[in-house]
Amino acid sequence: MPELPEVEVTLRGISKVLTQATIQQIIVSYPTLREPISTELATLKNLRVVKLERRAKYILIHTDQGVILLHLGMSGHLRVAEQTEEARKHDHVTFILDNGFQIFFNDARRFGLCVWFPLDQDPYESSWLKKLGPEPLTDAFNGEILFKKITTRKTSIKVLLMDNTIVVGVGNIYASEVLFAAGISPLRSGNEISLAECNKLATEIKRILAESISQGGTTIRDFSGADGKPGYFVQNLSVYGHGNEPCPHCGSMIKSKVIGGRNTYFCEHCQH
DNA sequence: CTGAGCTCCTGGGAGC
DNA sequence: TGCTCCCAGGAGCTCA
Repeated sequence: MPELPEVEVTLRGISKVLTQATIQQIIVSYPTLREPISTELATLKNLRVVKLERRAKYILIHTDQGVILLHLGMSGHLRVAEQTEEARKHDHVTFILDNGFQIFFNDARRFGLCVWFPLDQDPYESSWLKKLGPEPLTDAFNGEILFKKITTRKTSIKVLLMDNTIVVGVGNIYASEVLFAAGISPLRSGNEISLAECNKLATEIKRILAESISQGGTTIRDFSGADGKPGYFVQNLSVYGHGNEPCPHCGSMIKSKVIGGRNTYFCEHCQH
């Protein structure tokens, strides 16, 4: 499932067909994801796409009539196809474009989101976007900001990195990878992390997310970009999914442990 | 407010 | 080949 790089790759994929396009019609095939799919979507006609945007792991399609807010959840993906192609299992929403293409929103586990905001409603004021922390790849995020937000917290640093009120876009895979790259144990609590270590963490978050985007994201199980191609960053994962294999730095065995309810991978020798 | 744990849902892979 | 069990990239909710 997508973390920030996978969402960014998806956005770039759909922008190839959506920029300058008009969405003629939207077919809603399954009414309920995490929230019900906005039923108004099925009644709309000829939405001219004005701007495409990513905020955290959300995709916003701005049109002349309002905004479509998408979230891919754990298993969602968007697929660009010719209009002759039939919908597949779990294609819950279909966007029919005026240029011969269509986009399927497929989400087997239905943890995703597809919500309509007419022009008089601001999606940024919605509960989904309002409380989000800074974007990691912008100047709005740095080590000092991270330090301020976590220095009073007793929660483990791994869980804090995944808290999207602190910084958005870091999910379970990249939390393990970032901590490994920074040499910091996922078990330490926020109030034990120094400013210098926060600077290191912020640097590694930016570096790893940007590298992953450039390689098409990480495909573990079922992620693929809008063109159906998998991401190749999985080859660059140092620890995630490599439990009981040798650490790429020191050769000692990589540990896995459930932290914050999810499996976490780290090297006890390299991370302190 | 904080932290810990549970929950939504389906499918793929491992193990028998 | 087929069954059962466990696990999965998110994030909101409840409870102490």
